[in-house]
Amino acid sequence: MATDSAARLTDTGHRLTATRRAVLDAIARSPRPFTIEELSARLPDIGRATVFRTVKLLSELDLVCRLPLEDGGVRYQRAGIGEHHHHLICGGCGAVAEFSDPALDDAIERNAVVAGFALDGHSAELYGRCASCCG
Amino acid sequence: MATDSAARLTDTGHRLTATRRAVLDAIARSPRPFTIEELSARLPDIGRATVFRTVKLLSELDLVCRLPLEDGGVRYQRAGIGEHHHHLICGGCGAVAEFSDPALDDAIERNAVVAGFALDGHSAELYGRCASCCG
DNA sequence: GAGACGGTGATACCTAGTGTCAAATTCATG
DNA sequence: CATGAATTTGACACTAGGTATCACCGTCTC
Repeated sequence: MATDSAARLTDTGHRLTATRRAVLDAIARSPRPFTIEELSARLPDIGRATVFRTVKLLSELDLVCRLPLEDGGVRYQRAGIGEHHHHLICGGCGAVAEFSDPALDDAIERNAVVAGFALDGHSAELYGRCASCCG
Repeated sequence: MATDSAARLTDTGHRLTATRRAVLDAIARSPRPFTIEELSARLPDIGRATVFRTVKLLSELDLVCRLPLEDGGVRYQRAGIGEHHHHLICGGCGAVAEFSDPALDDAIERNAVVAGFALDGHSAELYGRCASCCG
């Protein structure tokens, strides 16, 4: 990821600094969704505010996804699918599956139309137990 | 609402105190989705923690809906539809439309099945502009 | 290499919400 | 109506997640 993400950053007019490289790297090494505090702890030389800023930037560039959890917490994960997608979040192990489904997006769009809304975005998170957690 | 909600509270084994009545009343008078701070400001004799606790209780009883906004903020609104539903939130005036759609819920369920997840909940908020805000 | 601009760290602050605990209220019972 | 156990409340401290400010530093362009 580091390489693609680096390109994505510079392509969008952002600078590829040593700090951002380090954050990108730490994210690439995260096997599971992480919190900012966890990420920050692994990057002791980088300020907390900078970690927040960098993750926010990466999520605006769709390189990282923000995952609102069922309990109100928030985790982040590097994006697998580049385009628009949704998440299935396992309450057992914290695993996250990404999926995209035109039928789901259509249903959402249809409801907006019925209500006379011009849709400009939506969020949809699914909470449950993954195959290995519900055995 | 105050009457039904009062019944709902006692039916579920909670006490109907003067404080809760006051909160219920203030909510009933809210023409638009409100924040806890706003509600709390209108109830100067009731502690902030109590307002949080009461609204949380009401939302567990499906009397109030929690609305996560696009910008990360949160508002609450008294629930119109009693059952499971979703929200369309207008970014212009803050109006909220409720809807429920089996097709949307089916699409969600289907994706969970495909991914091998046992679904136990989901959230879906739609953001856009209502008819009067988008002209 | 100079200057402009973007990026960074420290710090303070903010919003939303929870934990604790003693005091007050409520409800069921006598 | 009095009593007492259980629930509720308020005050307060605290947490998580995130933003604003601002002086300083690094990077890019010329």
